[in-house]
Amino acid sequence: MILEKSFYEGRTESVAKRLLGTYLVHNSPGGTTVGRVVETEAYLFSGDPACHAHKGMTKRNRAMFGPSGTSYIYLIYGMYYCFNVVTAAEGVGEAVLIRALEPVEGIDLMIERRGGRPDLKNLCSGPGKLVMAMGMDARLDGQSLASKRLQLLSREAFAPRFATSKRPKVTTTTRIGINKGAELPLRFYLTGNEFVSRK
DNA sequence: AGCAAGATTAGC
DNA sequence: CTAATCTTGCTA
Repeated sequence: MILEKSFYEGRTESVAKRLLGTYLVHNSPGGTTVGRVVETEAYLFSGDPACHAHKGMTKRNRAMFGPSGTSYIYLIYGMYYCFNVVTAAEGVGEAVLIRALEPVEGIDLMIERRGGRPDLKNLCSGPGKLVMAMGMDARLDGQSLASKRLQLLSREAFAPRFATSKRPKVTTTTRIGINKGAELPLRFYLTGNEFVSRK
């Protein structure tokens, strides 16, 4: 099932944890790819200087102020894109960065898009890598995650083998690659998962 | 108008 | 460890 509005209710930190184990689906003209979310980071409007929305709305972060369940995609270092899920109500400005996926479907296509290296653990183990493997780009910025093109599905919807497991065990750490707000414990990943960007 | 920094990655 | 590469946002 596509995630409903109620899924995004609560603090963004909580939603960031809740997003672990959900499935991201991208239906592109080239084919469909699916990845299981295994690593996330929360970015808060208040008290978090690393958050793009921290100083208010700009041309780049406009999508962050959209309703929960909106995609926020931006260009980083002039050459990679990062994909976020807006997790707060419209006008608030908070999001969760998806940092790693476990490849589930369309793996051949992912390998092709990532330069042909058939290394599953290296396919989506980073925010830039997973956007590349999934075939996403800036055109998806601001789009709903309940659309034909792009969807976020519940844990139960995909792979029954995970449906029986209760709440997955989650490890909390500080976020990666930031200078401001680096001490905040806002990075979450499935404990022991092999597909995270970094342990 | 000019410039430094950035939620990264691949390659040496 | 560093280059690649470019947009944003701040300073002048």
